[in-house]
Amino acid sequence: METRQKAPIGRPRGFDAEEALERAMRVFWEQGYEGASLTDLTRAMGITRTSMYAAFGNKEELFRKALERYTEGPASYGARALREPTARQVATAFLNGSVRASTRPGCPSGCLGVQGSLAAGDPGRAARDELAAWRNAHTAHLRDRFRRAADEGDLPPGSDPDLLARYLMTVANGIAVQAASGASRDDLQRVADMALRSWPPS
Amino acid sequence: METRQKAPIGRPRGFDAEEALERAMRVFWEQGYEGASLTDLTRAMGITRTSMYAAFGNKEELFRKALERYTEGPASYGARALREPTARQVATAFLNGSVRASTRPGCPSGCLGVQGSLAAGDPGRAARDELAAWRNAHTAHLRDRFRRAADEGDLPPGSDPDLLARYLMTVANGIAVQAASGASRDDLQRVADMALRSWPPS
DNA sequence: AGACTTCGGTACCGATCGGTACTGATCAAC
DNA sequence: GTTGATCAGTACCGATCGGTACCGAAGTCT
Repeated sequence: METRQKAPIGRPRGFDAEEALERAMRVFWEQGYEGASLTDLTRAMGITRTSMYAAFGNKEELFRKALERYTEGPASYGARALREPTARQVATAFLNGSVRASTRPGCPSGCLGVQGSLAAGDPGRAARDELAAWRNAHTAHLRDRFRRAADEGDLPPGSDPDLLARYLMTVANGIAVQAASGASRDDLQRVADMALRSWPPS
Repeated sequence: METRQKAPIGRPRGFDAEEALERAMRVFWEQGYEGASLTDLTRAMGITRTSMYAAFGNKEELFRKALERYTEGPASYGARALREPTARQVATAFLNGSVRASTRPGCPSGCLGVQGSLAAGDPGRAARDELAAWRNAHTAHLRDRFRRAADEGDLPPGSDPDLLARYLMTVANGIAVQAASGASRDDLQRVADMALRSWPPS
């Protein structure tokens, strides 16, 4: 017999939660956690405060879910880059993806993981810490990938996977800040290319 | 005859404006423009709201003056680096200074010019734009310096001063974000050293 | 002294913050 | 058709936001 499809009792939701989350993500991306008020958010999402609280919990949880969506959407280049066959290709794909994601037409300039919250007062401290953890987790993923590359002989002996990962993340973070400062995609692609010139030879 | 020392009429100020501005700068540095409330600021400055408004105008002007102080204080390595004799030394001094300023013990991690405001809602938009202009001005100073270096034959023919300047600023911005993520001074110094490996040969 | 100006402090302004109680309408299960 | 849960929406909560009016006290000038 087929698995019983869960039949939620009561009136079904009248809006698309995914679409609403996408809109919220954009607002956080553009205005940061503290700069995005519930009025801004719900107006962009096209729903009332009540519906938002019922569907997403509160502002903090909404931000967390928006960040998840960001990770799987605009920032999915990160996970994709890790699957490239060589360390150099990982690095290239990561920085190129960072340039493209930070300068995507129709999206806010920069990276939600950076400008969502770098410094904050008391109420925004949880979001700030979560973003710092998010960035560090991505750095750790790169590091693990480069450790494997070193084991496989894909990096010269003596290479420091930790340094390589942090270097890439530093450049990507800088690219995000530069995009928020108004730098163009072409400018930043040249910067990424230059940054890769110091990559260890394969 | 000596110039008449201006003799301000009325009761003289009872606090040190420079000291108060220094304290305000720290708060903006740590919590960002939007995250720093007047209560936070005046408490740290040790003065009342009234005194703050009389001495500095309003929150926006206080921020602008704090940024000036930051430029001449913690960020003075930027102007200092421009006076180095060779392009390579400029680049090295700039990145090393960025690492040190972003990880100074007893100061907030990172750079006020970055985390002061990257994304903001309506009320913080002026501060955000001012910081973007601040970063771009520093990039322009580097670019002008490298143009001169190219003219002087201090850079290989075909070098792109604009790219070199943007590259340095990108790495410095990334270093600031990484410092705010908890990276140590040693880690970031290694990143800076690696970034300089792609610098054109002198 | 007397005039004048700014001091530090309190108490308050309207607006907005994140979050919630309550409402009548709406839809599914029985 | 009845029951009951969730819907979207309004109106409101206390707290805090940036900013200001007003105060008596304190200090420097003529």
